[in-house]
Amino acid sequence: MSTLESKLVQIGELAKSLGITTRTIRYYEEIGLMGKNERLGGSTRTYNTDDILRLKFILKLKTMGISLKEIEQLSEIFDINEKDFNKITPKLIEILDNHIAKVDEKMANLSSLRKDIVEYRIRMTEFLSNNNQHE
Amino acid sequence: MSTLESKLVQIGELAKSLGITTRTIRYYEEIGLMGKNERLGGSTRTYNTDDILRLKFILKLKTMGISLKEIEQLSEIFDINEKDFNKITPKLIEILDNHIAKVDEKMANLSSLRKDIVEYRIRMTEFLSNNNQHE
DNA sequence: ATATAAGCTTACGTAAAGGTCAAGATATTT
DNA sequence: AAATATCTTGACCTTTACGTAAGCTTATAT
Repeated sequence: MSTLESKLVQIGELAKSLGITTRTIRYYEEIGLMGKNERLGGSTRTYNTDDILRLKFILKLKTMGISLKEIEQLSEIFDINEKDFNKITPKLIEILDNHIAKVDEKMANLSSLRKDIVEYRIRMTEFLSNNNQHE
Repeated sequence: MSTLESKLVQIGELAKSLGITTRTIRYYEEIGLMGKNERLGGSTRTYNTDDILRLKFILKLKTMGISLKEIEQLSEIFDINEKDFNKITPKLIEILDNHIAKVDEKMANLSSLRKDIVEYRIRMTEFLSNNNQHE
């Protein structure tokens, strides 16, 4: 299907162009994140534009703090339903929203903690100038 | 100093009251997060209110996504300079601000990604109804 | 007296995401 | 032909934050 005209790249070139190592790419294949692709002469991995898009997508999700396991869930849907993006995007958006919520929570905690710290410092300073008991 | 009137608790009770395991507490001691404390009869660990405050503090930082290693940096300052909270809070606030910045970045990435996804979906839908080339 | 509970240390196991090294096959350059 | 560069698989190493089991001591309950 896309085997005819799409230019194929090998693992080293691909890795370099994406700023990752070949090990990473092989690892993703190992855990089923990158579907089995064509091998040049039966041994050398080659990647077409679809493969590359998929890898870029994985990397992008990764930078968002989404774990490889979560990405795998999406990949499953990719594999089962390669052509129906209307089915994959809702799941994707669900995962993303989930993550956004988590991050929101962390943010809230962080800023609340920052407040605490400032108060803490004030109390401690007072405590030190007073000398003694707490709690 | 605080050995006289502060009520001492043992590791099991403390763990239960904080919803963690004894292993966790021993581990924190192992990596130097909880300074060596008093042992009842030379063997059984006992914790006073200071120790408990410290542990709670560690746990709070942890829920913020701050690694034990980072917390350790704070502990070092705690140990070196137990009494000067004016020295520790700046470092603490620095670490916190650092984290807040990271989280802010993730948030920005996430919402930007969410946008991308929506656009992606639109493009994919168009692509599918058109049938063919991309890139 | 004996069972149960809690504590102790030592030490190996685990998951995640690769890093690193070994040993071979191929391919290209000199 | 020999050296250099890439590719392959396989397998062990690393870090983080504990879990878990083994084997032993001490304290309380029956």
